[in-house]
Amino acid sequence: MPDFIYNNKVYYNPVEFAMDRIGGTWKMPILWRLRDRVMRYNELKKDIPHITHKMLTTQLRELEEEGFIHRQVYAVVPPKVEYSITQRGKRSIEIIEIIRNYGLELMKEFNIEEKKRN
Amino acid sequence: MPDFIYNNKVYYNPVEFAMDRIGGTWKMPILWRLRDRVMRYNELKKDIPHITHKMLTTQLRELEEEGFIHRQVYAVVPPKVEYSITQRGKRSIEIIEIIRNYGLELMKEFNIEEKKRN
DNA sequence: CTGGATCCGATTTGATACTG
DNA sequence: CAGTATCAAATCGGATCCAG
Repeated sequence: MPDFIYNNKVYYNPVEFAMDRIGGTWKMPILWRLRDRVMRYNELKKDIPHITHKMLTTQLRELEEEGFIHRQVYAVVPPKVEYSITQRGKRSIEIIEIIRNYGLELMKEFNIEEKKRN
Repeated sequence: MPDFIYNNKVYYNPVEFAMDRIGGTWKMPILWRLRDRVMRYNELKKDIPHITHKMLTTQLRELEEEGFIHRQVYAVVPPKVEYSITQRGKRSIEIIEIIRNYGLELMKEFNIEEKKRN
């Protein structure tokens, strides 16, 4: 007896629905970077460590389709595409900040040592 | 945000770390149900729709190992095992409530009807 | 520069059988 | 009652190639 369906997927509770919208490995890092500025595809690509081409494009597509970010295409050669955050996306930032701070809190409890990048 | 490692897995940010601790499809529903009462394995199994035996056991194991819940075994026949929330788990409930409310908010925006369960 | 499409291995999950 | 073990199915993600 499902709770509700969205996009051909069955959800059992609101938490699951929220996390499918802004969860996963990459959506929050993307939204976080767009929180106060407009960025082009390659800027995001360079700024988010380890994300692959495929994951960045698919995640951007989903975030756009669900109204968290806006995609502005400029008819120039070579192509120029700018991504910016929407009102809905800004609201999600509040939640992301809370989760992020909680993550930092947990990291302390777990005595996580940071590993330096090369 | 530098990378770090926990349990042989590389993390790129605190959000990802937090969601690996209490995220996924089932951990929040489990924690949520234990927020104000002690429950036995079969109680949880019956109360969480669609969760499989395997997923419930593995998720309970992980939550226990990471200190979010406590597992109390009684040496009786047939076996009796009670799960309860810990201090760390209680803290997570605050975060879960925020995400849950945000989920409800999003559901309204997406015109999804909430059913009476959960 | 941006991004779609495809192949394919890795990871996750479900179904089922078995146990003290 | 509360698990473990095992195998197969489904899903996910990375690498690669093609295109306007």
